[in-house]
Amino acid sequence: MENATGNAQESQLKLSNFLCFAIYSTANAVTRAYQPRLAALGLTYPQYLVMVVLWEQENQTVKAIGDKLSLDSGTLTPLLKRLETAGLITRRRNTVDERQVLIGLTNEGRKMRERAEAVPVAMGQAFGCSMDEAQSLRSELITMRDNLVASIGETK
Amino acid sequence: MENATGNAQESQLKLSNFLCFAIYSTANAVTRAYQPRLAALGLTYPQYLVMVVLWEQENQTVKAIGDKLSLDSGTLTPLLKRLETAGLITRRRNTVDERQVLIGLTNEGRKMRERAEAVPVAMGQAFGCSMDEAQSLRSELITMRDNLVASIGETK
DNA sequence: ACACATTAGATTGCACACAATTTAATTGTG
DNA sequence: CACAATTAAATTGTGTGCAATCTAATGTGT
Repeated sequence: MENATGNAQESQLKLSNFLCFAIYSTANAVTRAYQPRLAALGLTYPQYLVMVVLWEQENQTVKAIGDKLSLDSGTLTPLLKRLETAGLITRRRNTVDERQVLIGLTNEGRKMRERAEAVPVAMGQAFGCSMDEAQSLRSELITMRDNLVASIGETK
Repeated sequence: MENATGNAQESQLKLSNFLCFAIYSTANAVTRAYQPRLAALGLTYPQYLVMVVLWEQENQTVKAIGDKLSLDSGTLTPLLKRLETAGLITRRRNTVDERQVLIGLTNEGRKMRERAEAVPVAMGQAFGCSMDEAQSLRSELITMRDNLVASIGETK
């Protein structure tokens, strides 16, 4: 920075810039790295995340899936429709509360889980770090994410 | 491979899942957290990144900007056209090499830099971590990103 | 019971990301 | 010099993300 005065604020300004960009560009790289490994399953990375959530527990509402993935219905509704068209999930209204749509797995969707087991194994190698490093990095990111989410509320 | 395999496969499988999701969801949170702070400038987060690159150096090719942000012309061309329509940048063919498009700043785009100085300061607080933490987290992410990028090449 | 607020999803509109393809300009090689 | 290979942008098509809005169903307070 050509007009730098060397004060702390100036360098922090750049630092926070680079941290956010490190997160942003790494996230893009994650999606790109998953793509060839998910191609065999015919899934995108966000679709894969939804399937992981459903493999852990079937018959969740769109809202519940959205809470777990921090995605809203504007993102999930079309994504879920594509998974339904692909024959992997079912969508049906909850008879108890007609506002809700319950997302379930088809036999094909349930069966895909076995083939999907290989994906995280390959990705673990792609990340190229130890489990301890991954664990600590993960917890640092979650902390930061929660800080960011909290800061958004303060701007409203 | 430095990762444990065998019966540890189950936990590693989950672990790498959660790490990638931590990156993914934190990146989404970054974009959402920037949004209210960039609204005053009328910029999106990716547009802001492009402006930061141009504030550091004017008259870069689309390719050079793409290399710095890891974005291709399919993303940048429409984004740059929006910045041009907003009166912030200029686009002109390089007379030396007619394949290239040089991106410059308008006076308005140059002037926006002053107002933009407040953004990273506010975001530094939103991240809620020390400069040391941010610095180490940043370098860990960059290392992992480079590992991921390298792994993509191996799948081709 | 009834007006009002709240909630869950769907829809619309806009802006990325990125693969794949196309076009035009430049470079490398014989 | 010729011409194939390479390069830089633009274009096309698909799939997210998310704000804003809409509809329908549920909750609530008096």
